[in-house]
Amino acid sequence: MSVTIKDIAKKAGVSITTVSRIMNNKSEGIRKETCEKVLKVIEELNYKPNSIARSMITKKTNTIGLVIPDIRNPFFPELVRGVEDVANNAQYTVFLCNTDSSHRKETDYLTIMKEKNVDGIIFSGPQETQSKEFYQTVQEYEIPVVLLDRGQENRDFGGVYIDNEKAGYLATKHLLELSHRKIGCITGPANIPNSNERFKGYTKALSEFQVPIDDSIIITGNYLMEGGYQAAKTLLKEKDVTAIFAFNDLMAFGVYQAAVELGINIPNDLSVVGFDNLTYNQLLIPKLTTIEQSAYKMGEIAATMLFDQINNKNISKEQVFMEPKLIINGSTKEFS
Amino acid sequence: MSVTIKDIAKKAGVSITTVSRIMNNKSEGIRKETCEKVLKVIEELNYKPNSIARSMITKKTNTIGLVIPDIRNPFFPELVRGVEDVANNAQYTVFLCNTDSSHRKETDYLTIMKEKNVDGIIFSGPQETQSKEFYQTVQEYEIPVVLLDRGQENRDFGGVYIDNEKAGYLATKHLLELSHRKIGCITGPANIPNSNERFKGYTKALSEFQVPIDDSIIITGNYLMEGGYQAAKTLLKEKDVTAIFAFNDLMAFGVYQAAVELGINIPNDLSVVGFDNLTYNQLLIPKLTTIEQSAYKMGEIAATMLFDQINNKNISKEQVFMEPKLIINGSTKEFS
DNA sequence: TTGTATGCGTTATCAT
DNA sequence: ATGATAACGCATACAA
Repeated sequence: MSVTIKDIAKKAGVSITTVSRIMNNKSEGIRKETCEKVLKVIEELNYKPNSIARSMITKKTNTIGLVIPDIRNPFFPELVRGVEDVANNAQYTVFLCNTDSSHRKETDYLTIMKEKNVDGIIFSGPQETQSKEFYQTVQEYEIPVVLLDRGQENRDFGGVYIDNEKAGYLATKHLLELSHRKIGCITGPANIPNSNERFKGYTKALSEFQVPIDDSIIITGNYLMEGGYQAAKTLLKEKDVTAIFAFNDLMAFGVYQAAVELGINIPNDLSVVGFDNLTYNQLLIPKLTTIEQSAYKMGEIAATMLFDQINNKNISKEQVFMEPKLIINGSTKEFS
Repeated sequence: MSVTIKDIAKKAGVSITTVSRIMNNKSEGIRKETCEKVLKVIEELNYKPNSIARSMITKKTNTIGLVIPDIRNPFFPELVRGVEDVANNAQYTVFLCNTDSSHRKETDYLTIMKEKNVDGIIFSGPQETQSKEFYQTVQEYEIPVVLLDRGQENRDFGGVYIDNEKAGYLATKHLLELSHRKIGCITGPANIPNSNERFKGYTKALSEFQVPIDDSIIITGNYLMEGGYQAAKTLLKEKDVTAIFAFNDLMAFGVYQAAVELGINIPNDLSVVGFDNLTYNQLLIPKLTTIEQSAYKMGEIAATMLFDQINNKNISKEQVFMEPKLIINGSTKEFS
């Protein structure tokens, strides 16, 4: 059996109130001797307060939920770490919840977070089609929520995103300025809003350069390496694109593999632009031209926003859009 | 204010005991009508039981702590996911704790896990030098613990590891069989047991082939890409090794970068063996010969062992050693 | 400066 | 088949 506040009180010969006060640094009106005596007993018995019992009274658990699609997607570890560092600093602990973007898992975890009385939730990923139900549930639960990276189409919650449309625009424009005109596009899964936004940027840039949009070189991807590989094979074998814009680095990595396999040289025969600027980009030869998203920073900002809501009890709907940055590396080259 | 069991009881016109019974599927001795009536109210009010209050009584939180060095190290996402999948299946939620292998953070998180009354802890990383204190604390806390990937030198706890010595042996032997004799070695940080074990395997293989151990081509690394890069620069510029065994893939990736920079061709001028078989291995040209650790599976096994301890209240000290597997790819070649 | 008593939302024990 | 009540470990209003 664990040692409780009662044990301390008894052994120190004081009331539990006194012990409680000392534990919570409310020792103002307490005699020095008493304080020392109690502290000594606490030390001796190595007493750790039961935060569960404390939560029952205070209605605070010092715990937040972090709900993401999949930690194995290399975009998320950085983001998670940014959240955790801020949380840890604020004396909070983080529940990690992987949903695989499954509606069931998202809902399940939401319920669990409610039941576990987390003080707030950072959520990355609710699908557009399921948004209404999601938002209804969250609001009913009355838990502060900050959306992260995905969910920008919903203005009912605070969130941190990058400006996906602008990012898509910058990437495409870069290729256009290098005289590419047949620019293949490997998008994210259908109906993923951030993919849609990136696609808007793609079409906007094409329009500006008066390049007609060719549906046959636009392929719906899945944000996975394998998906990029498959899409690239189609684009490179059946269509003769001179450039490919993949909506994330993982798929761009797949493009590299397809290129190697087909004996196509990057960047001489094919220019490639990715999205994320993952660390592993450094492994590629040539390095990938890509859009930088500072995932760690996004995590930090989201967590900071959440704690602001928690501490000040103000439900904020502020939406922060990070400025995307084009990182030009060796995978893009003037078309001639 | 959230809706509680009292609200349900009142609205349904029954006692809270009845509601509780129904919530916990102890509805054996309850009339069908009553049951339906209560269920309906629960549905109507969207009642979710407060698991905090429940934990106070049951002494179970259905929560485990997962303590790792850093989720950004690409070895860990797989491992974390393995743990989470098993946990989620068993109706458990996971606290993710990054320690950066810092003694202070490890201790802090241990205390926090105790305070939060987790039902068990999966711990990856306690430093050898700090083990005694760690193990004392854990045992005092009386929380089931399973060690994961790091900590194999301690037989007081159950754990899941790979057979690091054998792995080191296999990797080195492979190079020796390819006629390499000047085999540089980039280890993990000093005093990290798994690195020491791998090193044992390295020396064992060398001995078997009667190759003397040359301290000048053994460099202490840090398990990071940058560290591998620096070490490789030294090895390649000042010593003329024909092969390098890096104690993890991340450092091997650094070796690739150094080689590119120095105009050294892999595998023609230099053979490289890594350790981990990270997914990103596929991006390298040539692909890296390496040791496979199935991190996901290790996570699964560790979690399963932990739940076994939790459910059966048997403190097991079983140590599972996964069989390492040498994956031969294009980065190693016969020396001539 | 310190202590008593109440209550947080459940489950469990014992009645009825 | 159902209910009243104690208990879990703590924080807090109020008392002394």
